Amino acid sequence: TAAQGQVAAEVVAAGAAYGHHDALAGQRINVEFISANPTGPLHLGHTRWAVVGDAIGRVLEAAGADVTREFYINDRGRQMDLFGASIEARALGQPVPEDGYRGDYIQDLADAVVAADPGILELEGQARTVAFREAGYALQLDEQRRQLDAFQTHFDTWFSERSLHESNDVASGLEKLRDQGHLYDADGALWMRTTDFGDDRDRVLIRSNGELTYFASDTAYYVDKRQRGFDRLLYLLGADHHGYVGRLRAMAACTGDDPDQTLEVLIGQLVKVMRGNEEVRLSKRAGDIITLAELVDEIGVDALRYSLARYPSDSPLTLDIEQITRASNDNPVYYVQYAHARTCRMMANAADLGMSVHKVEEFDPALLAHERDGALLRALAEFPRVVAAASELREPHRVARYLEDTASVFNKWYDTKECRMLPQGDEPVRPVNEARLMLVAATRQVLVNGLTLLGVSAPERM
RNA sequence: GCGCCCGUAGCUCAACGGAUAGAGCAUCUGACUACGGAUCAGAAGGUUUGGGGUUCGAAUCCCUACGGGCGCGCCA
Repeated sequence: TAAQGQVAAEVVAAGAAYGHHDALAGQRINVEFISANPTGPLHLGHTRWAVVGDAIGRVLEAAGADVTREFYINDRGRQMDLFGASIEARALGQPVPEDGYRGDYIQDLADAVVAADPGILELEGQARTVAFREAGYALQLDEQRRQLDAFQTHFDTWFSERSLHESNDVASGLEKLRDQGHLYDADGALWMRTTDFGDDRDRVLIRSNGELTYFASDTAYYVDKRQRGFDRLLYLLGADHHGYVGRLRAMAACTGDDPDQTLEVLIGQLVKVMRGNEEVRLSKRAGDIITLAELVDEIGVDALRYSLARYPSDSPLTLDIEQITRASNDNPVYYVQYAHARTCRMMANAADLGMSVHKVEEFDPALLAHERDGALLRALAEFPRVVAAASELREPHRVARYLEDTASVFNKWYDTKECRMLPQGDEPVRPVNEARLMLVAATRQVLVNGLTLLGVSAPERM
């Protein structure tokens, strides 16, 4: 019908905004999707959250939200000290500490630190260990930034756990909790009565030896984010941290918030990686980890991002490296990208014949009357609903599945002789050709918009 | 022991309680005088782990058994 055909013109008119809506307009949302020690390369687990968190951020923005993507740097505590001591030991040619870091990259860091500052070897005792720790920290954090940058994942805020303690955030966070009446002393430690809000047990904030727990940092971090004006805080946590959800929610309640309104924890299952029939085991101790950088090298940014984005993150996932790197058409990302490249070639061919969508003011939607025209138009009209569902449910994989369906419908349409867009041979350009050009332009726009939501590129040629 | 997640085609996975449970890969058969074949048309492949229940209707919700993953610190 003519009304259905009109969709093509609407998509082209809306352009990059097609699919966007304003359900979350005015909401300030913080998405914290990587929390990592700056003590080593980012690995497979971080890689899944990098993709999914980034895509969730984009989808929420498409819903009108004001989104801040945040990286939490766990730059405090015992792991950092072990990291420093490990680099120091390598630099001095001594055995690394019992629980220290053993990967080859530690030696590289040691070499780099000494090369940049030979005088560091003149230091002694604790001062030297701290110097190695700080120098290694700077280099490793930089490396993480570079890896994520190359992976097309960008953060608005890199938040240092240390900064919570250097400012008086922790103190003021605890003060807020004290005002709410949920703190108490017992056995020489300071506790939060999280059991008031459904947690299994109360949690320690300050240990009897005076040291602050990680949970204390997290509490202060939560209060800090709320004070920065965020209405809603999203946390992406790995399945190995699901036990943390109860205390996070209880902690939010202890600050006087309603966790149902302010806090949302998305638990992602772990990724298993296969190389053929062999599982690649993750063992940080042995230094045998799959890093983000290695995955990008081996698989490529687009294929890796897409492979991780097309599955719901609450289901376990098995990636076969051989399969997604082997034949290019084994991976749906190329199917979608190919369909997009094809629309670009068709539009270029049309331009060569003097056709252009800008010229088609006399576009007649009723000319798109073939059954395959209808199927494609229906698919394009579906896009806004898919984006809405993806943002409401925090499930960007719906966008990927939709793109595959739409690319398929487009390819079928393309293959239909009755729907041929270009005039053949010496035929003149007729209105029906330009109407179909409008349909192709609309398809291209939807594919671009969808791929953009997933952080995957839309090449014009392949 | 307690808690969370999961079990769908040979493999990897979809399916907001709603039509005959769908894709891709692998297997088999077709279409290359191609607006780009990284495509299209078709075949085959299922008791949705087993059992019970709720419902007009269940892969989806509840109970249970089995199988797999993860978590239960004054660790981070």
